[in-house]
Amino acid sequence: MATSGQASGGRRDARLTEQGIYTAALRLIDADGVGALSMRKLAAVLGVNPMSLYHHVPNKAALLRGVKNLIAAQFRPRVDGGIWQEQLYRFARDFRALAHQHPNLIVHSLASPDFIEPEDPFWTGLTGILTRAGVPATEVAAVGAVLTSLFSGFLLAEGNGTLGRLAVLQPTPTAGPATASSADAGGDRNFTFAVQTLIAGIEAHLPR
Amino acid sequence: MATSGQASGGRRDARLTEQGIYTAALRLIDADGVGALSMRKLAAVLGVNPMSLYHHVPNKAALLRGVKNLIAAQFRPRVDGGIWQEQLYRFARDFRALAHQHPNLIVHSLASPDFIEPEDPFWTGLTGILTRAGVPATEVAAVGAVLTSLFSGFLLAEGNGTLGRLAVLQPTPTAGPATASSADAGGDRNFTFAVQTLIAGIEAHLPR
DNA sequence: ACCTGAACACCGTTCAAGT
DNA sequence: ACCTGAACACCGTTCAAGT
Repeated sequence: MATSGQASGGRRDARLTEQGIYTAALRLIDADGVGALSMRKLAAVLGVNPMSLYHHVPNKAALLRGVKNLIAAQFRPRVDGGIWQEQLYRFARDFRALAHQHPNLIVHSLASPDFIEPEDPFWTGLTGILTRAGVPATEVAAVGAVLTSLFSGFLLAEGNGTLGRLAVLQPTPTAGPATASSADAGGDRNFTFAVQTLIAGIEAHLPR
Repeated sequence: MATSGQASGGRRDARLTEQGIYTAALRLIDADGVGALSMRKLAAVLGVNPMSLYHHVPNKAALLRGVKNLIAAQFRPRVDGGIWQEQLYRFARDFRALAHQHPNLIVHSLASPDFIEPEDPFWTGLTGILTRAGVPATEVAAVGAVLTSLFSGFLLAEGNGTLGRLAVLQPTPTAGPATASSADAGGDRNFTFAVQTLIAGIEAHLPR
């Protein structure tokens, strides 16, 4: 029951709704990727004329933004408890879990501008942790922006497979890549190393 | 038919060349972005029938890959001189300079799989630096993969404007974003902080 | 060997018209 | 107010035919 959006006058199924359009689009994206989403296919899934969508969504870009906001609103980071390093680790883990739930959408969103908005719980949660860590107020935004960009790169590379592909390369080209049996463990190790790197960067940047 | 000269710079002459197709495509991408590139527009620029392109390039995906390889081959990292921290900083700076030369192409490539290939000078250069830094041979690939993903995220966010937008947010919402006069200095500061973070992560990961 | 025209199966979106 | 059909201006790609 996360979203407290509007819920005003929710008709029954028959009527076309902005929310209904977004959730149907999300289902298509989860199944086949953002590239396979089209206004016409979405209309077909909803059993409606393609042009009917334009009475609820101005265009395809707005549609994608709406779907993104639908799941961005689900992110409720827990930023309390423990020292700030633990808070940041938990924060990163929560966000990564969200990315794993909808990898197609997240990979697309991370690669495009305007994914993070200043009002998002993501940004307010992150800047809060940085402030409690002791980052000077004048530098919280810059530090948060850099950390966001770095971590987005990790999630993006993890989501599109680049990370897994490169991480198993053997130093000597004679041997092939390692077996995929330890892929999950390796992925978690990569994640831990990535977050430790970000934490080390913050620590090195704190005023002494 | 006179020309037997095969200097592959098929400009507007007559003969269509794979290289000529790639460079023309790169020009279009630099001007208007990857999204504005189409086989038909590219053919129009080359003064040729759209279908003629398919005799030299199998499809659009291969076209984009060819353009990417065209500029990936230009990256010749200088990995010698100084301690490994200096080598890594120089390496990152060189790669960032390449990204600034063709931002539209790089932003698109960073977001898609297969941008980094194991034979690329990028990967061999990076793994070489990590090895000299003392990263155990069994972990060079994983560490290099994570660092690549993190740094890609930085370049991506820098290229699509997300980084600059978030970095200037003020802690108190009352004040607007800072003036853009110091944008370049801020960008360089962000870059320095990003690379320092990566270095700190490596240092923390080195065997004691 | 290289190039081309016509055609197919798609797109997003506008607009005037229906109810 | 909401929905629709027809139409416009595009796509990538196949195929048979030209030279």
